[in-house]
Amino acid sequence: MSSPIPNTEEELLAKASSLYGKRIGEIADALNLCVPPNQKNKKGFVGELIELSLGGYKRNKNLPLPDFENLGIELKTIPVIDGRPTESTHVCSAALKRSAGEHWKNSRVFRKLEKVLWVPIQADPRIELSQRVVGRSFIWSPSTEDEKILRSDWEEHVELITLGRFAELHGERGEYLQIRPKGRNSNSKGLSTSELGESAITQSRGFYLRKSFTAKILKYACLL
Amino acid sequence: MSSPIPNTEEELLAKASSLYGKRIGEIADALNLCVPPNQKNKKGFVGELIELSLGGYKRNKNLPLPDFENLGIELKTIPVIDGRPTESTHVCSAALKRSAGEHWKNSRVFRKLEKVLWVPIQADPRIELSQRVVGRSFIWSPSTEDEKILRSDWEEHVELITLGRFAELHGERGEYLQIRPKGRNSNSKGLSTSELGESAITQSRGFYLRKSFTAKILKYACLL
DNA sequence: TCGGATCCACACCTGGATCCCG
DNA sequence: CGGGATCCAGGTGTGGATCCGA
Repeated sequence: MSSPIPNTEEELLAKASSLYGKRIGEIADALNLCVPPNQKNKKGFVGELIELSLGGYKRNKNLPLPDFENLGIELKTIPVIDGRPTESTHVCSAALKRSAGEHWKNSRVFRKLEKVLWVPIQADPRIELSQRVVGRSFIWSPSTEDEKILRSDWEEHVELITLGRFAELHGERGEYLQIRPKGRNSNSKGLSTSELGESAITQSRGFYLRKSFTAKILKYACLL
Repeated sequence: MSSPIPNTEEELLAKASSLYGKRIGEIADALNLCVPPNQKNKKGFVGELIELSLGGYKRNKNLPLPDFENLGIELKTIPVIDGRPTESTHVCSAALKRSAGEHWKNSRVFRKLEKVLWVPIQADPRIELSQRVVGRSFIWSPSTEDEKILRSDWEEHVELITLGRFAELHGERGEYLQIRPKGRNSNSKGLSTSELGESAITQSRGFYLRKSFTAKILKYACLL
């Protein structure tokens, strides 16, 4: 049904590269999957398709571990038109229950972004989903300067969470990394705790990379 | 579909008392619910039926709050034959992820048992479920001595959890309060952490009141 | 008998993302 | 355009308990 787990970074990248130019429909056929007519009710379809195709078995679903744990690599598909991302990129959910003493280096955000396999996917809405093609994949890690800004953004968000100032958590904060609502819908609430240990019911949220940042990543990759 | 939320303890008790002598089938009819032929695949049916019937909307489902939060009262149905319970009584799940500094007075066990509305249910297996009748409900709180023993049992269990000695958590410990497996099945595992922050995968467990203890509660109530 | 095993419901949480209105 | 809203899958956790084999 799906491919074996790649054992090395080179193997994973080679597999991803072999998808270059292939259509979503072809890749789905090979796995005996049907392509939905559109992504409205199957928003995660392409991401899961590519992960299956590369041998990611979803073994680490719901765990704060990279998709390819043995390699320490996270897979991200990214919708692209003319070399530019059309959407921001979800990183992970934001834990509003504060566990004291979280640091950048062991945060979920850092662990997800430490090493990423980016797989660009054609996103032109005029093209039927099954006919869209896969672009050139590449492995990326944040530069020292990228990491500095990501960390600074992260710390700004986390501070607000720690202080229980949830109302100030909105999408306008953060240069590269923003925080936005995330959940089943706007009624999707979760239990949160402030620094004082008070409990509250708060809208669930997630961390996202801004398009402006992922655009930089894609552009740099093209120059390689 | 279901009754309004009772506003006072008296109102709640009066409602529960009005169920005295009624059959499960009658109560279910009034809520347009069907009674399953047996409880094997609907083990929680009676408990949920009575809760609905008393105006507990399940608002606090999955939260560590009493069923009737406004009154601080937890509802427990208890299967009875000849005035004696036929089963032990589930209290709450046992958190195997240790949060340091948990105390008896703010433990889930204490908060669940601080004040309980007991609703006895006829449990004779020779009588069809829909024909079984509701007994005399009563509100109970642990006596000083009860609480002393419950607390001592609780502390014994919690100490083992804190020390990560999960293998020693078995059903024979505890005079009134025992700890037993609880979950989908014996493969139902969860992440646990010891005091030292070690992680482990452990069988999920729950706290239960022994039959011998609930028998005492029922007997005392009959003398009132 | 009773300690271990099991059964259902359902909200929550995380991971996969894209949709859509002002 | 971008921040807020939404959609699916599926594991986990809690609450409601009773079943069952040695």
